[in-house]
Amino acid sequence: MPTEGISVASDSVATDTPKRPRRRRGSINADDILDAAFSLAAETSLDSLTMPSLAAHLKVGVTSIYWYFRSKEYLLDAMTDRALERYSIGIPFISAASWDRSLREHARTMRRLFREDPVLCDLVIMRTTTYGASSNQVVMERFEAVLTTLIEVGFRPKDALDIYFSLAMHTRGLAMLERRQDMDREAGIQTPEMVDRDKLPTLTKLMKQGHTIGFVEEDTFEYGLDCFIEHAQKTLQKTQQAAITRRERRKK
Amino acid sequence: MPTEGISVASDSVATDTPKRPRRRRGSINADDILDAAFSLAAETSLDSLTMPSLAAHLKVGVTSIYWYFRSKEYLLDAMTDRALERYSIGIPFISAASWDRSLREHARTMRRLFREDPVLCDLVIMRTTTYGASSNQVVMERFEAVLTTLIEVGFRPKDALDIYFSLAMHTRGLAMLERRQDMDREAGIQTPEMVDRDKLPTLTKLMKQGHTIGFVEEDTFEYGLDCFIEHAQKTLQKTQQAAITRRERRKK
DNA sequence: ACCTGAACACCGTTCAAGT
DNA sequence: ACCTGAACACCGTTCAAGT
Repeated sequence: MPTEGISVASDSVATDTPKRPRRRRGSINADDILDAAFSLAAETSLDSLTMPSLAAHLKVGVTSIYWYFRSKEYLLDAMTDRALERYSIGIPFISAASWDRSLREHARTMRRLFREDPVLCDLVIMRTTTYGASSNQVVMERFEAVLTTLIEVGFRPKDALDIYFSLAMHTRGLAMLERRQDMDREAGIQTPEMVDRDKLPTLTKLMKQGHTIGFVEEDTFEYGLDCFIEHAQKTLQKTQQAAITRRERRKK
Repeated sequence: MPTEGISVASDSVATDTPKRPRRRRGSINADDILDAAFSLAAETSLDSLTMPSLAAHLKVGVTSIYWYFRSKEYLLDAMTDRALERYSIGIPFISAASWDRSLREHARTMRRLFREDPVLCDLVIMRTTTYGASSNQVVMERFEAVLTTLIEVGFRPKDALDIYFSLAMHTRGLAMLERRQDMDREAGIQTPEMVDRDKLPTLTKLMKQGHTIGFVEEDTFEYGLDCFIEHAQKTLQKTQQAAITRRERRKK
């Protein structure tokens, strides 16, 4: 009496589909699923992460995932949350002593982390609306720390908010653009030819000089940083000057 | 001999599906399809524009669309092209006399057009990589005109590129964020509560003062414009000063 | 409590026709 | 030359079971 015969319908005939055995209870959990989702997305891309492919990667029935995440959206939310947290931790704090230099370094690190990890990029940039409106405690605490330092340096709260928001958006916007470019390049799409070069003398000339029209150049990121940081420095000077004037007027 | 009986299988029984009659040849064309696609997307959203829904809107068989656009991607490309062209035309040129003021107005119009038209926003921001790398002649000519004017004003070509690129990205990045916020709001998602307010004293205080942490405020856009335009003004001064110095040195 | 396959609605696309 | 339905592969999700 062969006990192997218990299984449902895999009879004597050559089973072309190897018929994965049923997993025992507790053999998967939410964290395993997230791990698998990240590793699979890293292998291919976030776009090609589907519930069936994830299930196959995990060697689980597709529907099993639904016991841990009620929909794909919830799964992606959980992935975003994890990605956002690890990303935040990797970004340095601001020092009050040299706020401008360290704010620059802060932004550069943000940029580097995005560029290094396409999945992070897709999750954070394509899915989250804003930098600060996260329900993630770690992200908020980092944000809080930066703002507090800037205010401590002497910025008015509103200015600190504007500065940080602009910087973050510049970084994210650029990362998004570069991510798209990479994707296009992978897909084999090349720069479209200009239809009528005769009408575009300036652009044609610039391209001959080696400029990649419409594409992100290496120093574009730093250019934006310059704009924001220099403006911030000027704002700080004004604010401090105003404070001094106010104090002196009170003396009299 | 009833000639009506020719049709395939719509017999005597109450046809619950009204069985749209076959369209005659030449009754649709690429432009009609694009019109319908835009009107349908405007009614709902670009995301919910599917080939079946578009066909129904046009009262055509789904596969008929494929005679004019070989895939949905090609259809979206055509839509993007049209949207981009109309959008470009709506944006004012730069005047050399008051380049800073008109560059500001230029960016403000870009922003307004995006905000007014969610479909344009989704097509242009979510689908195109960069501002200048378009194969669209009109878009390129506008870009050319702005650059030419800035160079005429006295900017070095590279500076003109950086300025315009930064400005465009700021505008697009903000438009994207605001678009997402609107979508979230429509979907009934509210600002997530901060998990542990005790650890976020600065943020809590700012929120009490009416700041919407992490969300775009009305003047954020103008703040970025200030940064970029002021930086540009300074750059121009330096460039012109350098040119004067060079000329005077040559005199001696 | 956890895992599963069958089944459903829906989408993009192909193909072999009809007119 | 243009329009069409049947059919396919694939996806996200539900449900009624299995263990």
